[in-house]
This record gives sequence, C-alpha cells and structure tokens, in this order.
Amino acid sequence: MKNSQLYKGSLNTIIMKLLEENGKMYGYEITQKVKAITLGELQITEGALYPALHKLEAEGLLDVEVEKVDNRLRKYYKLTETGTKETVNRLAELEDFIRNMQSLVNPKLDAI
Amino acid sequence: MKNSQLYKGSLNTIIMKLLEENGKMYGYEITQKVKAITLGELQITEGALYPALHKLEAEGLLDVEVEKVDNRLRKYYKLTETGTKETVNRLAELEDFIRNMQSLVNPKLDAI
DNA sequence: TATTATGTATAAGAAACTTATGTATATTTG
DNA sequence: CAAATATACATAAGTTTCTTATACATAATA
Repeated sequence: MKNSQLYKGSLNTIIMKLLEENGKMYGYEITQKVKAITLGELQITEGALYPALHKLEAEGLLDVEVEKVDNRLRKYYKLTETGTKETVNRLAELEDFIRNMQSLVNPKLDAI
Repeated sequence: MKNSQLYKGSLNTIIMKLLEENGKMYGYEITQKVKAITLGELQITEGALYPALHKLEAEGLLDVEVEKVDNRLRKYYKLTETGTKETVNRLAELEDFIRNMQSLVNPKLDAI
C-alpha cells in the first residue's frame, strides 16, 4: 500500500461516516468509494476492511444483511441505532484530531 | 490516555515538525509542548515517545546530544540533514491525509 | 515528609494494520 | 476462446505503534 502510517486508526471512522451518508453499503463498495473520493490515494485492503467490519458488527454498531446479486454474494452493512449515535462522537473526535494536528503543524494559521 | 485511536501513526510526524520548528528539544519538553499546543487534549506518554525517538535516531533522522541541567539529564534531539529532508515529505503526507479525511467526512465542503 | 514535577527508560500486551493466500463468479481483452 | 481483470468475501501470520505498568533519580512544593 502506498497509504502512509497516518491512516492507521481512521478506518472505523471512515466506514461509519460512509454508512451514515449512504444508508447501506457492502465491503467492496466501500473500498471503491474511498478510492474514488480520495482520487486513488487511499486504497483500503481487504485484510484491513473485513476484520474491521466484523468487529464493528460484533460491537453492535453495524447490522449485516446478505444479498445475492448476479449470482455473487454481497453483505450489506448499515449502522444500528447505537452505531448512529456513536458516529456522532467519532466524527467529533475526528474534527478535534484534525484541528489539533493543524495546530501542531501549522501554528501560524491558528487565527484563520 | 484519552487520546483517540486517530493519533496512531502521527507521532513521528509531530516530533519531526516540532524539531524542525524549534531546532533542538528534549523528550519531556516535547510532551509539554504538545500538551500546551493542543490545550491538554493530546498527552504523549513516555512509553510511546522514547521508543519513537530512539527509532528515529536509529534511522538516521535525528541526532542526540546529552546535557546535564540542574543535576538532571537531558537528551536533546535535532534533525539530521536526512531528517530535515524527510520532514518535508512527512508534512506533505500529513497535508494529503488531512485533505483526504476532510473529503471523506465532509464531502460538501470540497468546493471551499 | 509526602507528593508532584522533571527527566529518561524498558518490557508485556493490545490494537490496527500489511502481506499473502484462498475461494468463487462475471466480464473484458488479446 | 483463453487469460486476465473485476467483483466479492475471508482469514492467518507477522509487523508496527501504541498503552499500561514499572523502574530509577533529582528538585520543588505542599
């Protein structure tokens, strides 16, 4: 992967935000969406994605629903009620994180 | 720690940026500086900081210089020439990362 | 006198990821 | 038409980064 170490820890937030926005999505769709939005810069690997989805489901933040499309399996994920509430917190954390990183890296822009 | 998972992977970049800005710093000073800049939100633990400094030194990105101040030991770190060049890359990566995360999380602000 | 602040260090374990591999169907290209 | 690519999911082994706990030592404060 050409992704830098910086993305480590942000995958769960990305998944939850995309599900909040799109209602329901399946794994492969998430990888393609992220790739498109970041113009190819962030490529989520299956080895990272599927365990992350399974964990979010086990934590009660996602629900899964299996569909068969074109004779191929799809597992659609969507946020549970708890997951929807938690997404608000995660996005707030992300905003704090970005703000703090900008303060650290670009202190002169604080006033903007 | 109350730091969210999001900071994972960003410590090296933070250290290098602070050293680029301040010339030389010692470990404890870095923790205090980060705490001050982020208004207490990001607290770097010794268990994360010292191994990170040692690794950056081993990679040839930092030089170390020991001083004794008030009968207490201080290890001042500064960027090597290689480290200074690499800092430019790391900061560019961070900017890309922040931009991509904002695209993912706040797609409607893309035009701003 | 005991706690807090200053200052560095490491070791055990957890968490998130990379890399590699496996399975299967559909579509496109040479 | 055969081979490669795209679609779709999954896991296992290993790496990296971090947390948590502990250790040592001096200075300042309560």
